[in-house]
Amino acid sequence: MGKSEVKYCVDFGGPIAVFVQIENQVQFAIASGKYKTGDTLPSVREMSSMLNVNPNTITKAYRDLEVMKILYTRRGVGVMVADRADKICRASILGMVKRHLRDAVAECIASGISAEELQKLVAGTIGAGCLPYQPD
Amino acid sequence: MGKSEVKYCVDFGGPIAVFVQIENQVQFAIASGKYKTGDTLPSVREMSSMLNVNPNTITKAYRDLEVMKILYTRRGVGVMVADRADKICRASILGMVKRHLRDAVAECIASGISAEELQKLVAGTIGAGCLPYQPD
Amino acid sequence: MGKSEVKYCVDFGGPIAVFVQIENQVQFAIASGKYKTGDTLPSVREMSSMLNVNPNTITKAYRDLEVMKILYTRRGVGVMVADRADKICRASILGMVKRHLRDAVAECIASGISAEELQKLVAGTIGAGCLPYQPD
Amino acid sequence: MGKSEVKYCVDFGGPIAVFVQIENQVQFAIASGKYKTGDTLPSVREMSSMLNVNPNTITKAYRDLEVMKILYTRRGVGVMVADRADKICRASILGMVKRHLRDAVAECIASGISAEELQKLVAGTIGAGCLPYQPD
DNA sequence: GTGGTCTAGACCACG
DNA sequence: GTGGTCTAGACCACA
Repeated sequence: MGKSEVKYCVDFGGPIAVFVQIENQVQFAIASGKYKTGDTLPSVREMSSMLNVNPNTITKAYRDLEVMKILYTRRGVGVMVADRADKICRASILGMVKRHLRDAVAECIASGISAEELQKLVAGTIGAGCLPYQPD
Repeated sequence: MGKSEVKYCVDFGGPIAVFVQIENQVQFAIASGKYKTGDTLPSVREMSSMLNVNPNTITKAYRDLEVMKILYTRRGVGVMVADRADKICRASILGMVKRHLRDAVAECIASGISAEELQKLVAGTIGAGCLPYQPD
Repeated sequence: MGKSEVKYCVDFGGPIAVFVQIENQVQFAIASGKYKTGDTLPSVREMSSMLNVNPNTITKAYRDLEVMKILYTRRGVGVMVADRADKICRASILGMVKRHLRDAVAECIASGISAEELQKLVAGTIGAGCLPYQPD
Repeated sequence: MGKSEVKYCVDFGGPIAVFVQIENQVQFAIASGKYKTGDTLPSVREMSSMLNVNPNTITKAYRDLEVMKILYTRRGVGVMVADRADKICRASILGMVKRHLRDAVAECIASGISAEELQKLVAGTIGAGCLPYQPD
């Protein structure tokens, strides 16, 4: 059936660059096993028209992930998931996510939020829904 | 003694725009009571030479804060702290900081970090040193 | 008894320069007969402390009105109302006021307000309270 | 034919700041339907060279309109007309224009112009030519 | 190509 | 002295 079960979406106008959003979503998809080593990603033009995004933006995202050894390109064939990409993605995501958490906590402390308050805020947030993408 | 007890500093080359850093520091200073309603901020030129930043950059920061009703300008006189600026600043800072925390926690959850692990990460971060500025 | 029955006020933060507001109020006062030829105006420092305005600003206003032959200065005595000042003021005010009316009407027309609508707006405004100063 | 049917012009040296003139003209263009929601405005550089105005000046005008929710920016793409911008513009223009009219009428009354005289003045002004820009 | 940021320096009105 | 405006030109991230 269909080409890919992975759903992509971008938030134009948000503070996060579109190419970063795409990179993160691809990484999340690989980390969670939606793509396996050797799988083919949506072609640049496919992804481009799907998301209404400039092809150059997709190219940039794929290129970045190639540099990170997460993807590789076979000319005339497409962009595929590299060997051990899942490990790389998990590590990359974990690093990013922990860094964001650390920064956010530091901000809270600097703003005068007490440790107890902070723990409550965190606990309160855990229940809410979360989108599988976002940031650097 | 000196003109102002508030200390400003900027990180050139960092990912955060200089004018944003200044806006945040002013907001923190007001939120923490270092400036009161009616106080005059360092003049554009004064701040400019203090931080080795172009006057236009200071002007931009001051204007943004004026739009947020935190500062107001008296022509030929200077820039002063508006009424209720402290409340606005506190709300602004708190909103930003909580939003960042929420996003970071959401990312962690989406990345498969467990609630216990998360709490440990937060607790471990609280001990680290934090600079009293730099958000968004 | 007191020195002057004329009430002055300034709107800092408004779009109209303080010295212009003072000039207009003096002109209105003279045009309406509150000051007669030969009357002494509040001294610069008196006016300055009354309005919490920089003395230079008062000086500038008086100087402008002197150029317009509305006031004249007697060194060591004060600033007094010149001969025929009332006529000059009435003409000056009338000119200014008509110019403003013309501009405002032109704007309305340019904004697509119909002639009937405009006449209604004008009629509706006539009832409201008006402050005896403002402009240019 | 050309890229845009909207004609822009600026009066250097006039009392109205160039960036304000541009803001007003854009607002008039949107209010009159010359731009629709989603339309792209002339790029900063395009507008800049069209009007012989510094790019920074255009940027300032566009940013102000962005704050007013009339425009929004897509990085690397351009500046476009926001949703409901037409309503905002019409309200903004109408408010400004009515305020000016109200102030002008108030001045007239305060200057001793009678209601009949005032109506005659207004009627007499309606005939004159008006440029479709220039407020505040 | 787009806009975002920053610098350097000018001139102005205002106080 | 203050801020407001504008110019000229640079470098950057993004699409």
